[in-house]
Amino acid sequence: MVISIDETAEVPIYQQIRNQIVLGISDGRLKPGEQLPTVRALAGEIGINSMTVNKAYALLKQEGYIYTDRRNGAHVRNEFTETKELQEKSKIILQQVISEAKICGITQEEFLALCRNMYKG
Amino acid sequence: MVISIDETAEVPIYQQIRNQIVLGISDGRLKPGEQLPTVRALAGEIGINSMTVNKAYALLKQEGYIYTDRRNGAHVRNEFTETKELQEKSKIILQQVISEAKICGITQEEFLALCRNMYKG
Amino acid sequence: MVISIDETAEVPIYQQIRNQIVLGISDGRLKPGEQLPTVRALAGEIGINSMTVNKAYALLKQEGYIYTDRRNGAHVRNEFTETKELQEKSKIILQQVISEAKICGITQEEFLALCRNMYKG
Amino acid sequence: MVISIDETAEVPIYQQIRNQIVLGISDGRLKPGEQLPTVRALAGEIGINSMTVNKAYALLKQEGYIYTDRRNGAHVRNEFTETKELQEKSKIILQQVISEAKICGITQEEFLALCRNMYKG
DNA sequence: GTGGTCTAGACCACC
DNA sequence: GTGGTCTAGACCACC
Repeated sequence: MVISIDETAEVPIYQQIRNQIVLGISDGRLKPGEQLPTVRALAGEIGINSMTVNKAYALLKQEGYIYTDRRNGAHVRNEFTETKELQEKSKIILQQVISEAKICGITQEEFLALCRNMYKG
Repeated sequence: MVISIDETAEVPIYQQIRNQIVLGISDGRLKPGEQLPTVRALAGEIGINSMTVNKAYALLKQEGYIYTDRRNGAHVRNEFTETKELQEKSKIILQQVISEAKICGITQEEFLALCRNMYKG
Repeated sequence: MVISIDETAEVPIYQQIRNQIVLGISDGRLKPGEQLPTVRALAGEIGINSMTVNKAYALLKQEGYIYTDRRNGAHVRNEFTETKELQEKSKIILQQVISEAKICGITQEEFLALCRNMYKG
Repeated sequence: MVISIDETAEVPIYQQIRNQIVLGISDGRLKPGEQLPTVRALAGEIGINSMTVNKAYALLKQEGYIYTDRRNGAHVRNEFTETKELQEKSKIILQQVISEAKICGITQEEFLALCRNMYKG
């Protein structure tokens, strides 16, 4: 899976890496148990410092998306605990996006269609 | 409309102000054309630096939610151009929320139900 | 509150800092809402790199013991959510300590007395 | 006694082996004088490098839980010197667990009840 | 070879 | 002035 960084974005690089890996897991480009590139390999590939990749992996690990060990590197988790509940933070973000959608004239049905589209991807 | 700030949140204060005003516009607590408090008044009310409020208003203006003129202060826009299109940034955020929803076992229908709920609010 | 680091210990420095601050909170040397030293100040005082203190604070923040913001520095949380439940990790550690206690001939009552003593402190 | 390793845990494998053997001794699954599997046998059974098992055994020997001789392999100690005193390291760990318990609202009596329960096991 | 820790030093966003 | 991010580079524990 290719990870591309937007150097100009306000989102920190380690967060961008985290986000893209979560996306990869959710859409199946990253399989359960699959090995991620090593910290150094990914850092080299993207052209950034390995501490930054380290931080991204530490975050993903803490959130339960991956596990790491010193023998075998980083791997996508095999089974995800189905909390069936969005994090509070994510709910607030979603409400915020919806408020913007409403203001720019997107109807509920149009918004749901957009979500359906994204759910497939 | 009361603006409440969470000092402990990671979201910058100017962003919190911006978010709450957008929410207020979308749910009708702020009417088209309605005058917003002056920068100084709002800063005093919240108990923060007025530069921070200034930054929030500048952002809202740049995003087209409000307009300002030197005599009459800041007002909610009268008519919103129905772009019918989310900002690129918001689409990315939405995709991110959806990816997390999928991973934690929320089905498409459950997610849509959540959105419908938020659309009403 | 004085933080003292054991350079020879196997426990990472950032973890030692975290541990001592949690101890300080639990025994009342650090009051709710109290300001912690700034990252740079603590780093200078201990004689270590500020990134290490940063990491300790980030961990404490993530665990909910403190909050940080760029205006006012780091503060002890005002109210702790009373989960009334040890983390799974801590339970395993406790079971391990108890197994060692049993082997070296410490009776249940002696162990409980030790715990009572530590609870007061 | 079956030794099970959690590859995803942060605790090093040699430490996990050491911990489980100490647990086994304390709850009687491993009898005084009982022979432990050979390094090679255990390594093969678990599916790890025998250097790792070696390290675990060396640690257990150094802590006085087992003894080894070249002909007969590793054995659980016959009689444990009742030091009646926890290792300094374990005391610190216990104090740490207690501090976390206090912060999350567990009362002294609740904590003692938990310990009593673990002492039986 | 792997991730984890730490340093010395820089720059940035927020306020 | 504050914490947060990032770099370049080193060394360490684990396996």
